[in-house]
Amino acid sequence: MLFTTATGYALRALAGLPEDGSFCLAKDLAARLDIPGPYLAKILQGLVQSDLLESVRGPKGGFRLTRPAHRITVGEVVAALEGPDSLDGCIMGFPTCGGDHPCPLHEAWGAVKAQVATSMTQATIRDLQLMDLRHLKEAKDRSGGSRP
Amino acid sequence: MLFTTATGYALRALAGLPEDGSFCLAKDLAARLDIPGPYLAKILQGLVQSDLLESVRGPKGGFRLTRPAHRITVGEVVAALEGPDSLDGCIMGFPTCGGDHPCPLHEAWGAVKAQVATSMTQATIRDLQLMDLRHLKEAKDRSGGSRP
DNA sequence: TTAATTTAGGACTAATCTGTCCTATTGTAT
DNA sequence: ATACAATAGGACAGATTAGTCCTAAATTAA
Ligand code: SF4
Ligand code: SF4
Repeated sequence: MLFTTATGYALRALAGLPEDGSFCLAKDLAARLDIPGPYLAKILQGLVQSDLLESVRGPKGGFRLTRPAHRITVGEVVAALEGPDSLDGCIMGFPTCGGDHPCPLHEAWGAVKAQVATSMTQATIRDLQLMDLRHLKEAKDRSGGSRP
Repeated sequence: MLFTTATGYALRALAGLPEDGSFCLAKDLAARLDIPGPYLAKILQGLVQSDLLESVRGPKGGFRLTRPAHRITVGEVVAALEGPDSLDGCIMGFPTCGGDHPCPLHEAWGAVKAQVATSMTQATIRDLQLMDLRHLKEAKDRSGGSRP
């Protein structure tokens, strides 16, 4: 997979939050998305630090997006979870890439990198919302909707 | 990074082996490439299992490529280290991707995936050899060539 | 045959990632 | 005020990855 599980959880969570500005409980979100509750809570707290979410404590509290979903790019979320430089350096992990003497693969991998970066900055959470609902619906249909 | 460190080590090691069919000691290779020796040895042994390397024990032994470097693709190495399906499934880690209702990002990510796969099958160890020598030379020049 | 050298293989440790749990702190409702 | 509900935060446990170490087996050289 291209991202870590935590990043995937974050993307799913952001896509799963309501767009109407209402607050959503971490545990509800976790149950709905089938993500380990406490782990998701930690990830959401991190997203608050990254200013992608805001939270209030206590009853009626929860999390909500700080911006509309179509204004949050996948790249921002990835950067928040995996650092802003997760695509920097040699895509194959080689050390000390010399920009002056790139290997024959550098250009091809650079193109891959650029395409990933472009996709990440163009794709928004809004795009994922559509997918997420469909996926969840399918999973629900398959399982009968009850999970002990 | 797109691959694991072990995969990166494997690629570096394969690129660092001589092309003339002579055997190379694991520890020499490790020293030359600045990779932890025992760890590299394990990785090389795994590559023997995957039929990318052959080995002989004892003095005058070591490892060598089973095929010329230009006949070993990066994809083969990645498959040997990370499994043949490392690019399957949702590139963002979402579960239960329905092929019937792909999300708006599916096509873009699929293109990324395809480009990665294509690059991996077209790029060979031979391509990496050129790079590796240059990188090593640069590193050597910078450090003065002595490492205690 | 004996000794030295090197891979093979497994057990072990260290670090990171994933996930859980407990306690504070903050907010709401009574 | 009090009780309750939720996030904040840190300590903790498990799994996977990264890396080390030791012993056995194979090969060469003497
Ligand atoms: S030149 Fe080769 S080794 Fe260096 S970053 Fe580019 S692809 Fe990687
Ligand atoms: S449809 Fe969306 S969620 Fe499913 S695999 Fe494609 S990109 Fe991932």
